[in-house]
Amino acid sequence: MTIADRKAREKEALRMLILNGAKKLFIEKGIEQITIRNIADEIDYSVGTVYVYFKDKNAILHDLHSIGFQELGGYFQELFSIEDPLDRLKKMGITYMKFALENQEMYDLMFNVKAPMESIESSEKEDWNEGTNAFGALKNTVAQCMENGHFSGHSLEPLSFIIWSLVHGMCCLEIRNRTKGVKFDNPDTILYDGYKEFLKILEKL
Amino acid sequence: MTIADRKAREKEALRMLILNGAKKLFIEKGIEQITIRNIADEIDYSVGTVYVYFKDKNAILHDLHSIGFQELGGYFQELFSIEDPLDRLKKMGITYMKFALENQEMYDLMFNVKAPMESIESSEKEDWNEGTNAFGALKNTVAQCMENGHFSGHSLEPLSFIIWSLVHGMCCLEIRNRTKGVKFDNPDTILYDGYKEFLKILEKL
DNA sequence: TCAAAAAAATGAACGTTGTTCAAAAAATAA
DNA sequence: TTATTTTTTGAACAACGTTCATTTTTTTGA
Repeated sequence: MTIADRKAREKEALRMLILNGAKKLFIEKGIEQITIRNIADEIDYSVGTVYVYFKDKNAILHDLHSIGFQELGGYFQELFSIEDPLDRLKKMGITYMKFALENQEMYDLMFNVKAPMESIESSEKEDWNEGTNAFGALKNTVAQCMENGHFSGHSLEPLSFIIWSLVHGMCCLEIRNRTKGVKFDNPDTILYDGYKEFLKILEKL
Repeated sequence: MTIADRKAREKEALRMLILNGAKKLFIEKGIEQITIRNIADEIDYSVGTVYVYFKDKNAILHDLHSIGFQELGGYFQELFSIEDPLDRLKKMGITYMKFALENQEMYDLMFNVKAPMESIESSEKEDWNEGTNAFGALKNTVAQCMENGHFSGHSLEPLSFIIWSLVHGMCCLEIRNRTKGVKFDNPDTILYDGYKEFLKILEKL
C-alpha cells in the first residue's frame, strides 16, 4: 500500500518534471522550437520515458495549456476585491491583456494553437472546460453589470462574447505580428489606445 | 530578345503553377498537411525545382497569403457601391466574416500563421503592405462615418483598430476551435449573434 | 539473502520533414 | 555539329514524432 502510494507520487513527480521541463523550453525558445528530444535532454531522461507519461506531443501541449489557465486564474485573483462589477469588468480586460502580453507563448497555446484542442477531441474528454470556465467568469461580471442597470437593450451572452473577441483580437494581432507590420500612427501604444477607446464605448452602453 | 521574353514568361508560368498547386493542396488538406514533396508531386516536378523558384517554404506561404488578400479584395468589391459610410461599415464586417468563414485556411494564413510575416522579416521587404492596405480601407470608411457626424468623441485609428480586433477575434476563436468547445447557449449562431450585438453598439456611438 | 517476477527506462530504428547541391538533361549559341 | 548555358533532378543530410524489443531497476516471496 505505501509502496503503491510512493510509486504513484513518483509517477506524478516525473510527470510534472516533464511538464516543467517542457514549459521552460517553451518559454525560452517558443513553441515552434519544442521537441520531445529537447524535453528529454532537459530533464535527463530518454525520449521513450516521455512517451510512457504522455500519449503524444499534443497531450503535453494540452497539459501545458491547462497550466496556462491556472496561471491566468492567478492574474484574475486581484479582481475579486473589486466590488463594482463595471469597474471589475474594465480591470478584467486590462488584466487579460497583461497576461497575454507577459506570457505570449502561453497565451498563444491557450487560445490559438490547435494542438490542445486536438488533444481534447481525440480523448474521451467532454468539452473545453478551461475555456468555458474563463468565459463564465467574464459572463458573470457582465451579468452583474446588467443587474446594476448597465448595457440595457443588450443580450448577456453575445455581448460577453464580443467583449472577449475584442480583447482577444487585439492580443492575437499583436502576438502573431500583425500590428508591427501595419503602419499605425502610434504602433507602440495601439493596444493601449484601442482599449481606452473600448472603455469610452463601455461608458455609453 | 524574344527568347529571353519567352523564358521570362515560362518562369512566371511555372511559378504560378507551383503556387496554384500549393493552394489546391492547401485548401483541400489544410496548412498542416502541406509539404514541398506534396506540391512537387501535384505539379509533376521535382522538389529541387520548387527550391529554384522559392527560397523556402515560408516564401511559398507568403505568396499564398498575398493571393489571399487579392481574394479578400474581390469580396470587398460589392462594398464600393454603398454610398452611406455607416451602412458600408456595417456591411464590411459581414463581408469580412463571410470571407473568413468561407476561406478558413486562407484567412488563417493571412492573419494568424507566423510564416508569411517571417518571410517579410527575412527579406528586404518593407512592411506588411497587404495588412496596411486592408486596414486602410477600414480606416477610410470609419473616417467618412466621422465626417458624417458619427462616433463623436472617438479617435479614428484606435476605433478602427478595435473594430478590426472585434471581428478578427470572433473569426479567430471560431477558426481555431475555441467556440465549439465553450458551452454557449446558441453555439451555432454565436458569431452572428455577436455581430448583431456589435451593430447595436455602433448605433449608439 | 537471493532468485524470480514485475515495473520502469532505454535508445536504435522507421517513416517523415525541409533543404542542399553535385550531377544529368535540355535548351541555346556559335 | 559542338560548345556553352540554363534548367531540372533526386540522392543525401540532419532533425522530427513515434514505436517497441531490449535492458536496467525495483519489488516480491522463500
